[in-house]
Amino acid sequence: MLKQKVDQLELKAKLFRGFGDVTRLSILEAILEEEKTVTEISEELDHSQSNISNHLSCLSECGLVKTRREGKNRFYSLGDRRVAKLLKQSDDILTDIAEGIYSCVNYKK
Amino acid sequence: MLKQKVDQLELKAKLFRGFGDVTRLSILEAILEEEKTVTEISEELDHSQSNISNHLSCLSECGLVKTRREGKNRFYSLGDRRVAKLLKQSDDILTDIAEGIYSCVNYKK
DNA sequence: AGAACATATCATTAATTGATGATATGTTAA
DNA sequence: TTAACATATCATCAATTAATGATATGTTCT
Repeated sequence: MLKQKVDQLELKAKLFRGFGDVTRLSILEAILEEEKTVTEISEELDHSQSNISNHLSCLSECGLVKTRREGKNRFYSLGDRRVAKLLKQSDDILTDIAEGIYSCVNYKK
Repeated sequence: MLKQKVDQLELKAKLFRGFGDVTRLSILEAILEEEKTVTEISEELDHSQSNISNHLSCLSECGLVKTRREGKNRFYSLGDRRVAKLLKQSDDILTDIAEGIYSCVNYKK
């Protein structure tokens, strides 16, 4: 395979791994409608501040969320409306193949 | 969060992790147009037979690919046209946010 | 039945990733 | 400037995942 092609695939894999974690998906859902601060998100999801912050910086670096500072706070929101769209479409697929995924043994959770 | 909601998110995370690996993405691309055998795929991608077979059984369990037997061979193809669609859409997103993902440090590859 | 081929499975190891707690940085208000 | 708050970063540890080699299963052909 061409190196360029491999690079492209690695990018794509990274993109999907951004979505491939329950905590990150929860974060994305939490800010789907409205921007929120780190503290709000970590309280809502009941995870530690540092955990959420780490995931957010991951999502942020990858362009999946954007942030804006206001006073002491940092508000996070979706970086691109297509992120929401992609999430939505995965729902549709899930509806049909949920059973299979549920029983998929290759990933614990 | 509701337990049901969490389950839903775990399914979704699993789905995305199915796509979140270069080898699996390569496999999906390799069979995007036409069904192929395990041997064909492993030669094309230059990975061991067992590695490809393992990934295929993962993809298969999750309903992302389907298989049909013909003699000694097993032909694999995409399990759902929406899988292709999802891959296609990730391309569009990537076009815009590739820079960010490229420099994203949270995943090695 | 036995040989050759195609694929699947399994155990082990190596690499990657997520969570946590401690600490650092930056901001506001007294 | 100091205290209080909000967020980020870092090191460490635990858990998860991918790759490999060896072996097992299943199929075809002679």
